[in-house]
Amino acid sequence: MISGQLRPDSVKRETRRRTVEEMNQLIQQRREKLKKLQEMGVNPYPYKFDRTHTSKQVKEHFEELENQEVRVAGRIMAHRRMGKAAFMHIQDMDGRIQIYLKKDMVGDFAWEVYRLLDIGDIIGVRGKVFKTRTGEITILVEEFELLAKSLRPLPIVKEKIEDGKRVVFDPFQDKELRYRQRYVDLIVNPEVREVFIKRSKIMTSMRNFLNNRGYLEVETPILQPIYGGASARPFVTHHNALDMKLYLRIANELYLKRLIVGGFEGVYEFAKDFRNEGMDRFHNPEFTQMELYVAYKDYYWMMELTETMISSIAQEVLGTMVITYQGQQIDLTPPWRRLPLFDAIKEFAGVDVSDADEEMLRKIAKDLNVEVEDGWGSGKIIDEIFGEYVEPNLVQPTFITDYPLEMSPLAKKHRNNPRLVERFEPIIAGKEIGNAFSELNDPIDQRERFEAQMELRAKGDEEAQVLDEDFLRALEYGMPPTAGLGVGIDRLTMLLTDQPSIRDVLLFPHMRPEK
RNA sequence: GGGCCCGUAGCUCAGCUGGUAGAGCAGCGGCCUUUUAAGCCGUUGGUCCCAGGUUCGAAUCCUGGCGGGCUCACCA
Repeated sequence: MISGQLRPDSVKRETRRRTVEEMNQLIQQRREKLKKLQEMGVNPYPYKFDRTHTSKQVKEHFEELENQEVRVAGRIMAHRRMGKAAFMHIQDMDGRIQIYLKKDMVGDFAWEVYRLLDIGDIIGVRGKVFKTRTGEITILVEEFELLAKSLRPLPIVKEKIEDGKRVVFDPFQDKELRYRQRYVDLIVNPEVREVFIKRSKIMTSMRNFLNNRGYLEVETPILQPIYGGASARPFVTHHNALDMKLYLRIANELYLKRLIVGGFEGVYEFAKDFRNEGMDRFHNPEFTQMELYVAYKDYYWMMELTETMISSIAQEVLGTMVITYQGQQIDLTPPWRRLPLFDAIKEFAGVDVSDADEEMLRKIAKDLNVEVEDGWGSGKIIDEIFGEYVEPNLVQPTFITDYPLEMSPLAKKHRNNPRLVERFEPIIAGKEIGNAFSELNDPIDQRERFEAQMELRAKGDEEAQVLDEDFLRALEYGMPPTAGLGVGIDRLTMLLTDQPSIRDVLLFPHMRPEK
């Protein structure tokens, strides 16, 4: 027999947690009610309920539905008992509707069942639609059915409507609880639900935009033997059957470009990517990117597509191209400003770095009070100056273009300047929301770039990219000129829903394990 | 990882110049058949995040941990 000492801590903790919870009075009471209901012959978890309308439909079609019978289902969110009658609000996906229950209407047995209901229970009701004396559209219940007994108390939120606006009292706002128990957050905070409905609409809108242009949605590996397509550290896992190391993708770029080699002329993927790095307001270990590759196009063309796509998504989802993000008004109407990186630094930092070598750059950085590390190359230093002086100032949508070569091993050299690449990042509200280039399709150049990255890696840069021999082989077969784009879906959603943190646009943001 | 702040009832919070816990809402019991943050009367409920320490005595002070928020650094 396994001794107590060998039991995993998690099991012990779980046992203890349950014991503590079972002592919780509120849960105990609900379990008692559940038992009573079962003893009365009520199935607290029946199989289905046929509803005729949602709460919203009843309210919107009141004229036709007045005195008509409807069947509506939802979660009890408010309860006011008045002797032998009661008002409740039940909530469904569309909102809330009031129901009115009278003992003499439903009968003694149903009234006993009603007395065992709690806020949080899910019920279905049948009854006629009417308006109360105070003018609220309400269902006079003739019959109701318990659809799911709730055993845990909700963080109850009281609210009233004042001047047409919803005023909430003591809202459920503990961020940790809200993120850990998003289901509760969603029940109790309707504005949270709105954010995620918008997120879905944003993605649908983008997908339609791309499909309408004839691009093919594809799926590429998440488990990759060689990770590539971005500069970042990966999560590592192990495949047992093949006894090999696998990485969770940090990007899908190299796979999508293989598909361009294969003859698809426009491919895209909404990709969950994984990066083994710190977390903050703008970063979650797993995040979503839409990557798009289109053959025979360059980055100028991609800029137009980007501004058209983002602005039309805003128009479609929000009904306007002028948005407010954290108090700043932002106009997404195309065309967006195009600003080469060096010009931007000249404009905001007042220095010309276009001809500076690494040594000069270090001096410039020092003069600008930008901290740089010893191992950094000139591209990295420029990026740092940019991040410090320029980026926060770019509130209105701006394409920053033409990055230093060594920062972008997968981008094609600039047609007018071999030290630069044809790359742009759309920046809105001081944050990058994407990244794009004229894709490098010269296999020999690409090999050299990979080799340069491998040298950086050898020098200790853990984020330097890894040489992918199969990708090179693909390029050697020939890839047409191609424009590529990646858009951070989470950040775009933050922007379009005016949320300050990435965690507010992820249903289940990454958290440390509970206790 | 650094800095600042926070962790008390199911929820929102008070108590924190040390004397072992309180409010509102929710819950429970009672009155109330068009109320709506319903109301009125009564009432239950707490390993005060955890572990050490100081002290006659710790929710309160100290140390360490755990969890969270904001922020800086790195990145999308």
